Amino acid sequence: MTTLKDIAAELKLSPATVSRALNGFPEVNAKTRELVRETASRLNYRPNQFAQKLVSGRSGMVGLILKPFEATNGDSSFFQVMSGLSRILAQTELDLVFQASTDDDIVAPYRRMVDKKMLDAFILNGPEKDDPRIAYLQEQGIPFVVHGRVGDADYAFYDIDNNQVAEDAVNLLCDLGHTRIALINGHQHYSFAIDRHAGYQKAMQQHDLTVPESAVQHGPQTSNFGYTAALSMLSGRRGVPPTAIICASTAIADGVYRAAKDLNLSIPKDLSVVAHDDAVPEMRAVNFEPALTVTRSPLREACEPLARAVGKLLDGEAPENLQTVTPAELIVRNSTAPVAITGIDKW
Amino acid sequence: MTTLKDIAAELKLSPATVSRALNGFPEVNAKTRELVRETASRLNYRPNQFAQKLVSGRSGMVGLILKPFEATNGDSSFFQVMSGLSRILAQTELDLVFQASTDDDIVAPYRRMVDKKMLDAFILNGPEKDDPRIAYLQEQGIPFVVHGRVGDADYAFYDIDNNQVAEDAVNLLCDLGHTRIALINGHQHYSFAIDRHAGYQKAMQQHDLTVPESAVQHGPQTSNFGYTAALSMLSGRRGVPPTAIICASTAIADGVYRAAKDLNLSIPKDLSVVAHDDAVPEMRAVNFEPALTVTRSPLREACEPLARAVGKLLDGEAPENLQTVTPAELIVRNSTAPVAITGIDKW
DNA sequence: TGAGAATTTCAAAACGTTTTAAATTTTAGC
DNA sequence: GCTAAAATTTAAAACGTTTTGAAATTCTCA
Repeated sequence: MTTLKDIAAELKLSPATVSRALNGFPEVNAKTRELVRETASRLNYRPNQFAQKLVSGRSGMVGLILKPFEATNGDSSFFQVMSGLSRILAQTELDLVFQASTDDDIVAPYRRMVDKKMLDAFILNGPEKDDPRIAYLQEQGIPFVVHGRVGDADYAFYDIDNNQVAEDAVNLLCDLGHTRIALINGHQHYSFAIDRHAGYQKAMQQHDLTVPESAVQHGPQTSNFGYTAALSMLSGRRGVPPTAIICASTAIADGVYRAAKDLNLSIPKDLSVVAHDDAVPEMRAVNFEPALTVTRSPLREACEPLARAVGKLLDGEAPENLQTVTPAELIVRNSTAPVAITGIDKW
Repeated sequence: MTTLKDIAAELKLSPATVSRALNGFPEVNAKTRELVRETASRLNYRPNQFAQKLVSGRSGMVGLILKPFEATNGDSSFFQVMSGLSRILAQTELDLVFQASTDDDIVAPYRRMVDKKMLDAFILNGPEKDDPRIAYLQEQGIPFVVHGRVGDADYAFYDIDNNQVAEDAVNLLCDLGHTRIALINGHQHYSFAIDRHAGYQKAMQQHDLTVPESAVQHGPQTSNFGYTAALSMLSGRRGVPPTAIICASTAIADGVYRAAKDLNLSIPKDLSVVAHDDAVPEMRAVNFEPALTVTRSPLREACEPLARAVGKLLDGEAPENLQTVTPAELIVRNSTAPVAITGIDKW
């Protein structure tokens, strides 16, 4: 455990100069700097984090607090993002402190961390309407970045254009002649689901299509939910079935495929399917049979903007200047086709 | 940001006394202590973590470094464990620092963290034979606890009795008259898979049953792998099919069920299935149709022993005294039945 | 009442950095 | 060769705790 003083003693310099030399201050002689660097690496010097943090007042740590499993998507999306984040943050010597929140008090872990003054910033995910975590952090004046957003956000965020996602899907299906287009969406307290629902409604309206209540279902992003939701729609139990279904995720689409199979409906002949694709590895749209048409925006691409936003926030950038909305890419594959003539028209 | 000095000034005491009072040292007057506590809470005092850490030399942080997604199980097990860990560690004021390792150099993130001297201990998962991470940490003398173990481990670990798991499954099936028992296992570089394979071989031998090469397959813990593995076994393409299959996880069992269905085999009439059940929420053994017979040991139960072991390690307990092996519970449901008489006997 | 012990408090040092303000050395201009 | 300016280095203070060793206070009991 060599310290700054050891190096200073070795070279008969003051700790101040050594500190400056290592931290790249301009006012230190080039020769001295070289000498210091050399000795530091020879003595295998590593600065003491905590001494640095004590004097700088910054912790170099970012908090990521996730909701308990039951509330997450059930897919591995959070892990994708976490891994990417930790990697990118590490490049700027930031570390990721993880905590899981409990059901009862979603703000508690934030309070705990804020009280300990241990974190420079937070990264939030899955924002909800009137999210108490956001309110708390704003009130405390702690920097944070949100993955997702709610409405007209006045904080830093990275989000995909969920309105556009739904509109693109509807437009594609309409262009193929579909008029009865259903939506199997995520839980309706999530902002992404709200936005997609809004985009869907808007696009449907623009195409002069009515949307019966049975055409939209909200639920968890699982294959099973996709299956039961699709089954209830396609069986005709809840009115005239749709000719196309838009899914919130590939997992839901998987369930829709199973339901179609069980009902002897062929995709895309009898039913067109479009899903949003987060590009998580366990359920690849290209491997669907037939290959799945998607709006695609890989979750892992959120890592870099999120991490960068954290960095800029810590450098004093205003949250308002750190708001990113990314479009999704529409990839047409084989699960969508022109509507079959059935005699039954619009809803 | 009130400091210790502020409280001292307020009460006309020395910082030393205030520090002692708050940290419960015995030599401080009861009245004084009360007064100090009161003022501290009135002034909303929170000790500065980094000052404490600087002087104590301990960071109060534990590192959890996970392999990249592709190498993990694909299920949410790591998240289960992480969440539980962070919660329990928090009870003793320990925080969990997360990092994802990259493929190329699995030890790199450990080195980084050790160099930064930022962590008091590590928690490792998915140990492999001659795991370089373990070698590195032992060489550096950093405390660590492993979830799982390899062979005769000389470090702290928590593991389930994977030999027993496989033996129990084989024994059950043998008692039902099965003789052609196959194993669809996890990746063979994982210690749990090695142990289960060993237990399986041992039990088969004890029952005087031969094991053809085609009876064992190793692969990822996914439904798809279960499906293809089971299909290849049950189709007869690779020799006489088994009458029972032991699965490394419920996800694999799900694939086996699908394969059986596609081959028009009925469970348990034509095929018995036993799986190991980690009790992750997304694929519940009771919800299988028919309900799945399992050896069960909830992953989340690993959190507490792991966290406690970390605590004890930091208190100076020897790693050799912190080795826990837990048995799994055998739960017989409806996916296992006496073997049907087929005319073909042993392998 | 006073000696000695026990209890309680304190001043100062320590942890390992960074930063401020001042001091020293070097350079440049004449 | 002198002076002013520029470049480089330094001593000391600061960050907010804990700990050490000593000092002050209170108690006990003869």
